[in-house]
Amino acid sequence: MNTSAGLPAPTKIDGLPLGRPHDRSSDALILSTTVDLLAERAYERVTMDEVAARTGKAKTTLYRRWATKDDLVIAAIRSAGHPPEIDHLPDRGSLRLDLLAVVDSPWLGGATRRISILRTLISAARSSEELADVVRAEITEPYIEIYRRLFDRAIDSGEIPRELAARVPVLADVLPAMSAHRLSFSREPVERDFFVSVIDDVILAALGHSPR
Amino acid sequence: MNTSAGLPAPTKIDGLPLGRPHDRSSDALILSTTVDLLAERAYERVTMDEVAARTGKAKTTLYRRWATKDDLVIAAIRSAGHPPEIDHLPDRGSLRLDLLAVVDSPWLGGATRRISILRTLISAARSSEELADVVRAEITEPYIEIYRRLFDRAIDSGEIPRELAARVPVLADVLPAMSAHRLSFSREPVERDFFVSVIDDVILAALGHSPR
DNA sequence: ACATTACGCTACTCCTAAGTAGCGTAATGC
DNA sequence: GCATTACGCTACTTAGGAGTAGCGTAATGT
Repeated sequence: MNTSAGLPAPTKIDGLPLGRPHDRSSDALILSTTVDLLAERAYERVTMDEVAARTGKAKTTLYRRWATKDDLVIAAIRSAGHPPEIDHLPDRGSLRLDLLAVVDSPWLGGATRRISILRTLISAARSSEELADVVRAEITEPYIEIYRRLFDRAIDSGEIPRELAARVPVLADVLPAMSAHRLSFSREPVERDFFVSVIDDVILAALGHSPR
Repeated sequence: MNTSAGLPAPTKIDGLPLGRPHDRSSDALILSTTVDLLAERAYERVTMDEVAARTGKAKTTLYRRWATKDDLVIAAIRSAGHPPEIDHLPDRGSLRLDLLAVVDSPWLGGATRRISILRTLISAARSSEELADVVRAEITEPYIEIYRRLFDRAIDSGEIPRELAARVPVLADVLPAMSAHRLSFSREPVERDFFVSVIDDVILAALGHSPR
């Protein structure tokens, strides 16, 4: 029966695995479907069964790749990458237009969907430290960084007086915070007017721009 | 056996109910314990069993008064009343001090606890329309109203130029929104410096006050 | 004392959703 | 064809938490 001395059966040849290959393309489908659900529902109602049903995959297949629901969600967040603006800072000629460009970014399906996702993740983050860290690192921090850099640039270009630099750190939080809060209290999509008003009446106003 | 024609047995005399009276004092205990839990945990983890255990009451007793968990939570919210500032608008001599007075209000245990509760309710509101309405009516709207009135008063007194009145509606949302968002991303209590910075660097700045 | 109502307790039922077991089948490389 | 790995399917187990049933006991008014 060769119980003790036999060499292990070869499972690879030349370092390449044998047998049917892992279907990487379906990973992308699963992850993006997960993001869809995060945009639609509260976290507790995003179920593995639903992900399986929508993707046409078997639930067991999901668990073969991600050990838990949290793991799947974390992978889904990571798969979305960073906001593209962090690599290509918008430069529309004025701080106001740059801020609007960030708001109007199509990343994650546009402002409304993006904020819906963020909202779901924020409340889920309360029950999972790890998830909280990922959300912070992948979404929140990048956005703060983007806004911070836009403000800094506007200071360097003289569009904003340098004495107001102390206000930048708080102001970098204003848009995400107000958007998320707004969405929490109305079913309807957040209208663009709202973003414009936050930019004009809060952010730019606090940076010394004259009344619109 | 008197099955058909008997009068119903009297359950009241002179309109007063018979028997052991409903223990109203324990209602208050149950409701405040519920609020405690809302301040500590995410909504899904606030359980009827825990409320029962903490109050020393039986779970069946809870269900004799409130039909569902949502009902209990709604009653708990209502039992907290309104922010006291809506009846006695602070008047500390400047808009800045008035805003700080609202932030420093001991209502619901002070700023940190109050925001914790709000945070729990905001995410719970996503799954229950009724709860969302109650939170809006009992907490969110009153606060917006308070801030709006403070701003209006500052305009009337000349502390703030009347041309900036258009900014008031958005600004009335800034403190609650930023506080909730801040709490979502840090375990630690929100430091008072944060509130001060929001007031000075965002709100007052947007209302034309000179750099601090 | 007696009827009446409130409360506590134990032990349920019910449901939902996470996560698993086992087997049959499909796709690949040799 | 053969070994090997991936996938789908059905059917489970588990776990937690909402909500209930039934009974015994405590508190009240008459």
